[in-house]
Amino acid sequence: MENETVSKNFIEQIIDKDLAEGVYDTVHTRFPPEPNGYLHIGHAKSILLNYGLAQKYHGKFNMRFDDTNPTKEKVEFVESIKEDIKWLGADWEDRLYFASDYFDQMYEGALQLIRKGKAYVDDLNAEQIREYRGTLTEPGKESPYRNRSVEENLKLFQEMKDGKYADGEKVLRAKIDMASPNMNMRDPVIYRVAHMTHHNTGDKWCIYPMYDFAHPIEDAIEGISHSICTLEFEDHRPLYDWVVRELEYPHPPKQIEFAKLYLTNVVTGKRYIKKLVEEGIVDGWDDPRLVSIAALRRRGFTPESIKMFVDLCGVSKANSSVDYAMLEYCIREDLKMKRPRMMAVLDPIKLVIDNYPKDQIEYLDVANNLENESLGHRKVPFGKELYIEREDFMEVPPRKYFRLFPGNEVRLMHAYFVKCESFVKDENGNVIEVHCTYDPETKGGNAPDGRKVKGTIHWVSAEEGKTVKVRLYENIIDEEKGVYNEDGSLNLNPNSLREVTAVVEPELMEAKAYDSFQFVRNGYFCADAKDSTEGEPVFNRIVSLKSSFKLPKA
RNA sequence: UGGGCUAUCGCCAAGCGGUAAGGCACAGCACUUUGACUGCUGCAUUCGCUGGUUCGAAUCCAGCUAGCCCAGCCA
Repeated sequence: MENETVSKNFIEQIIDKDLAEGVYDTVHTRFPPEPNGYLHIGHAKSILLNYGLAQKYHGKFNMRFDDTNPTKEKVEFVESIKEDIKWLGADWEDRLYFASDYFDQMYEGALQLIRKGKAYVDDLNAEQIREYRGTLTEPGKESPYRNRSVEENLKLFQEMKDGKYADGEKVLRAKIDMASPNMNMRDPVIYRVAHMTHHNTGDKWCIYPMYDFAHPIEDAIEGISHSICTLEFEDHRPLYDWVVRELEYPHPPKQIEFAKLYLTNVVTGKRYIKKLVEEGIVDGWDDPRLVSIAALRRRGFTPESIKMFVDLCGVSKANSSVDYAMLEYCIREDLKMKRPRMMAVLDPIKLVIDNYPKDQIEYLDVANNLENESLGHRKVPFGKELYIEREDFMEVPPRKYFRLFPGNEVRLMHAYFVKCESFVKDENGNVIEVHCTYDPETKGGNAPDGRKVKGTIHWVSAEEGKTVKVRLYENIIDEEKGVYNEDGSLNLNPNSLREVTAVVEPELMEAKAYDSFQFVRNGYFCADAKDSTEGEPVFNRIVSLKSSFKLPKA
């Protein structure tokens, strides 16, 4: 029942060791996104990992925007990111920081490097720098400006800061090793000129630090112990260590890398999502078919289910792609005991109870969740005419079909036993109405004489039931054919969105945005937060229920 | 012979020299006021490959193979 992982992941093992050896006294982590887009399920792993570690070790967790490149960042992203992280439940308390708040200290750090002869102003342009850098197999060569005097570098860097140079005219570079087999160590650029208004610092600066220089400083200033990032930064670790060493931070943070979370059959690439949004294939970055945090929320996923998911996925350094079924398992698992099971008919056909009084309506007492009494009870209207699922009646039943067919008796869930007597077809031969008789003695769904029925079906009163729009979402990627076509375009699933008009219990009209329910035999649904209006909810299907009954092929 | 990293069931993932955890998925049975849920059962003689060390190797060593990352004044 419990999925507690007994063993510790590799990061916890590193932390245990650091703590035991006294390398750090406490654990201090952070989540440092650049505010250049919306968060998705992959970020959730990092957020929950960092926050979870801080909690587990009674340490601290910081929220920090890594906003060192004004060309890509926007305030609206800052707001959406904060909202998503709060929703996930990661609490940064009063520690909300911006890398841009440290620009003064970073500038000082750059000065310090220049004075130590560890950084220089380079006049080479971008293209020349690339040429001088060499290739993966050939060493680079040193810039002619590499050996300027400290004084000259100081003066030039000051002028860069003062706006004397145009974008790209000069850069500050760390003086390390142009022959290093690690490209990141071939005198990386650490400051560039960019005459641009920054969302936080406005026009105060026209030079901005590069990630490799800024990030270790941000971590060190905040007293981060373990700076957790993804695998592609492994090659940057020597540079990270170089920066904190040259700047002589007393208790330098340690960078640890883990593998990103990939999910099968979902679109995560920003350029693809952007295209889907622009072409109107999805209705925005929070379209329920996407896996942004906002989309998952809108689809009905709970923070708990996402926490469970990332916990189940584990943390390692092996690139992998987690089966989408695991995500579905988590939301089913989270919701099944804590949300009501409501009756809704997605593909209605009329059921008439011939021996039920014509204008009578009774309000049956129904448990919200048979397995969780604490969810209480509700009243559900019942009458002579009901709607049942089209698939719950068959004129000629296959073997092992337990539902309604001529002569068979089934239970209407929470109501009465009914026996199918006849049915009506339209001119095309389609069944449009099923007739039955009910046994008044079986109210509540049990027969006093002890007789059993094999099948139980759900229903909604034809008179009192309400019609609502229900959207049945599937993955936007065609699972059969894979994610991409041969030409590199996405393989879209034509059935990723189907909309049906369903008949539901009147109580469901009260559903508020993000309220989730189990629709008996039809899966888990959530009231849409964008399109629902007061008294007129629209439901999104989160995930379908597993159904082991398959009609035998003819 | 550029550097770095990774490789354990269809998918994640434990394992850290003592003889392959767990979850998802899947299959079967039982139970059931829906065939869901729940419960039980099954599911790697084998750890990318080949050698070596050892009484003993997924774990140590050597060599190979495959995949991912790096040549932004992005993060």
